[in-house]
Amino acid sequence: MESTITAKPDAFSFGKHLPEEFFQQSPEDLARSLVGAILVKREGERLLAGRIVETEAYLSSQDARQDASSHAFRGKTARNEAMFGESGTLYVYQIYGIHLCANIVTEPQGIGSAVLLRAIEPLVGLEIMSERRGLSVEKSVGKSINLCRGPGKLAQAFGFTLQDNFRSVVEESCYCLPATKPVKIGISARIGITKAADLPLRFFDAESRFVSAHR
DNA sequence: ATTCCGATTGCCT
DNA sequence: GGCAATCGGAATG
Repeated sequence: MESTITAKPDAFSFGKHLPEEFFQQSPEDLARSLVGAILVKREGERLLAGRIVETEAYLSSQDARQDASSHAFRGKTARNEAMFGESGTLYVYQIYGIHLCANIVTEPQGIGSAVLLRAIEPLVGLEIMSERRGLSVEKSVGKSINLCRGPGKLAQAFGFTLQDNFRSVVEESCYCLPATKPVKIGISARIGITKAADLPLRFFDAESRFVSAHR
């Protein structure tokens, strides 16, 4: 008789993942096309997955729109170096000395642009996410809404750390899968910034209740 | 060397 | 809706 130990193939398998070329788009194109995509993270036997519902584009210093809120605006520094890596590189940084923000680098190497992951609809690994978010089981019941709604929450729930800076989102332990259905995209100004605050570089699933804010 | 301040979150009134 | 937490990168002197 068959052992139940055999792992079943799951719907989130590595193989149909988005290739590195996919991430070479312009930051706003990538930000838009990542909405609806599935982020998958594998930590040994643990599987985390969620549907990206909100992103923001941060432009390179070469862009005529002068995105002063982009960390790359004044060129390469120690902090933002990962932004100048090849497309699909993870750029993780600490904000307010407390939280982390996870970005995916866009465009070819050396350009310096990225897409911030702002909100995700949790699909797999909600228990792990709840633990990491400091939510008791009771508190998290029916409240998956609070797990990944916001860049800091998302990074915490998915277990991103500064160790993940410079890592890739095109590898077996961390990758994206294409959207499984069409998405109605909403666009707005980015949230929480003071410079270049008028640029319409925030993209979100207009029909999702898992976005961090509306407008 | 010193100051300023943020791509946020959660708790308080 | 207001505001503290908390720290290092980046700007300023």
